[in-house]
Amino acid sequence: MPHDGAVDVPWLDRTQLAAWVRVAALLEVLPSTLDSQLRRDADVTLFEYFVLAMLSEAPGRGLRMSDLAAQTSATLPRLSHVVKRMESRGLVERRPDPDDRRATVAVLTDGGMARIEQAAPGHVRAVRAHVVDILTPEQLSQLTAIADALLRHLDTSGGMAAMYRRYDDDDAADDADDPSSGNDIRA
Amino acid sequence: MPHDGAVDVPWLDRTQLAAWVRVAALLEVLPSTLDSQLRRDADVTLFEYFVLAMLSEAPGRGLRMSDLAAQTSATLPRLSHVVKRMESRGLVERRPDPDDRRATVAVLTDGGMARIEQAAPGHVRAVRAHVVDILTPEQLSQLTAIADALLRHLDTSGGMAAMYRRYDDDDAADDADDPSSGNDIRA
DNA sequence: ACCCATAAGTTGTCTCTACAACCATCCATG
DNA sequence: CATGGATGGTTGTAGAGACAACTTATGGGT
Repeated sequence: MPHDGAVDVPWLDRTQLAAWVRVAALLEVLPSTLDSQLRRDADVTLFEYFVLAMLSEAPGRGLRMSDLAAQTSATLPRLSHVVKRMESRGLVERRPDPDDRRATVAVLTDGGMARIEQAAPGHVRAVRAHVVDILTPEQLSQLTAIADALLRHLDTSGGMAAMYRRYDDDDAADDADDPSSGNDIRA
Repeated sequence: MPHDGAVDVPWLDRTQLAAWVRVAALLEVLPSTLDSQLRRDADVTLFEYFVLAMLSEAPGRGLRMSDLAAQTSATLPRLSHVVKRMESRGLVERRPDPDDRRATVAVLTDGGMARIEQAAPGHVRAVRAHVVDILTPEQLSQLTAIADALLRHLDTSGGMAAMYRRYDDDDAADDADDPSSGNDIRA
């Protein structure tokens, strides 16, 4: 534990506990549900799907590893391993960045593009079936606000904020502490 | 699906996409955040914490594997592996169920009890810091309702439905949105 | 009493993730 | 124009999850 000793711990009350228990269960169940759907239908994991999705929308179908990591909420080591596997399956290519020889650019191949186009309908259907269509429009917008608040707080280091913020309706989002100036907000 | 027998391309509109992208990011970030906090502080994963929590509140500090699996939203194979590892670390014990010789009862050891008591304060602090205290009370109750709706749907449509069929002493097969459900984390 | 379908767990294997150590490059400064 | 610190990525390894195959036990039907 970080610090302090026998200080009174702020326990959760019933209401808070009810919320947390459900959220925790959801964190456990939802990813694996979507994961296995994608795996069966298109032989990609949910995370790989996001990698494909981000690349498919990037200019030139390519992104530097660190930008891609930020947009997919992943650590760089994890992304590196994943991209390597995806490369061996012909979904992406890695090439050195001419501008910065430390950097690597991951580029979507035609096969990768075909794969996400094949995977998308089923995935969207699953997201609808398990999430979007279950909630009322009002609940959906509540959920957006809630997730947004949580993410903003978790993102002390910033960076991945750009990923979801570009999917905003009209710009309802302006975060002053966004240091990701090197990122792309074009779209 | 809901209405409009459109089997074609049920794409998400901007609002829905905004919600889903945030939820997906949250699904990626929150578990690993809480996981690594628990690991550093008490050398248990989030999932193991839940196992300990469920057992610590069970009568006799023990539960059958399938009941434990249901309460932790896990599959039986996964739970079996986890419990085996936890047993090797002295946190739980496994003993055959005298009533049903197919069944195994996982029982919390004194060491396991000590471990969760050691882990709880830091974990609760983390849950507060990253989730509960970030949201308004109103948002928290909205979140409860939302998660509840999603879980109810996932449970009945998911593959683990079979595993929930068996509730012996506690027929809460349908505990709906009752916030005072018997599901407690140690808190 | 005997089958056979089903339930409860376990195990094996392969994939994926986390963490830390590591190498290479860039760049600001003297 | 060397050099120390930061930045961008990769890799090794060990731990954790997914899935399928398997074992043992239960229970209902005939």
